[in-house]
Amino acid sequence: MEELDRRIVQLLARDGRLSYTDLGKATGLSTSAVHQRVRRLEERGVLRGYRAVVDHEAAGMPLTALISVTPVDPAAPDDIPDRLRHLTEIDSCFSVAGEESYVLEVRVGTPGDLELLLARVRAAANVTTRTTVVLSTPWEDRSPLAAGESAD
Amino acid sequence: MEELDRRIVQLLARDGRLSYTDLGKATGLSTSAVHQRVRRLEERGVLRGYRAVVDHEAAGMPLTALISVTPVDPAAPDDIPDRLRHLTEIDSCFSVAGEESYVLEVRVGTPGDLELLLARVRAAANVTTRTTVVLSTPWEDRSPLAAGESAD
DNA sequence: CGTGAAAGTTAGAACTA
DNA sequence: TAGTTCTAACTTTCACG
Repeated sequence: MEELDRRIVQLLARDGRLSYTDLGKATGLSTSAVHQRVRRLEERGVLRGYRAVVDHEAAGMPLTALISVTPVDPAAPDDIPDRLRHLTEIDSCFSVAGEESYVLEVRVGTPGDLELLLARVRAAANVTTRTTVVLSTPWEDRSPLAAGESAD
Repeated sequence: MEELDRRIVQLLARDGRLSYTDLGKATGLSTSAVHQRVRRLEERGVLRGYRAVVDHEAAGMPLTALISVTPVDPAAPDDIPDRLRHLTEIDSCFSVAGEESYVLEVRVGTPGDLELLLARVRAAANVTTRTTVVLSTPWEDRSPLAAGESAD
């Protein structure tokens, strides 16, 4: 990926609503040159979409937790993600190397909701859980491509 | 938060580039009524911004890991997030309840980059680390407000 | 990659319930 | 306070050089 593309991706990661006009000014390209590059980045799958960043507290989901998940029956076929996908409180699902099989990042309203969610996770996927409650989030979802130098 | 606002937030969380015209069609409001509500949601901090979703693999940062962090000196004042903020590979930083003090979600290019990053984390914050490598990500960053109904 | 024009979108003023 | 319509300015999109 070129330097210019990297810069465009970085700018859009920080502000997904930047107009092509502004992106052009920031990169020194014309509006349609930027437009073309953005379309190519979208087609290539580098830019996978655009999202509003929601404040979970303001939106009534103030409690975040990380749930580590271990299958009860290690011999059973592992379709755990499929069994959990309908639980909309699960923000992210990571398959991990380590003692446990998966780590879930979940968002709920109250401790009571968390308790209910844990029960549903265990029932849906036949797993045991180990839960780490998040007390505060100094920061989150920072631009992943933040640097253009140290990656490779 | 009202039902209409919830719907708007949900739609924008899924597609942050929806036009007010389309949001209006989806909610049954006029363009400028939606516009007004979105501005209010932005002012109230419910909508904190807009981001492009970057494919980390395509962007050259294919390795994700979760790093649990414990201070070496529990008596020292805890300014760990401040000491780590400059490390751009750290996507999110959670302060957690449990054996460890923080969990970091990081994104790097190679195992070698991860090794380097761990050294920098330990040096910058005077901490020990326990690292869990992410093997795959069945899904990530799903709309947090996903339901307006089934949460409780 | 740039230009320019048509179609579509945003922002805000004036007005209404 | 929350909504509508109207309109000017801006943005996106696309054919062409």
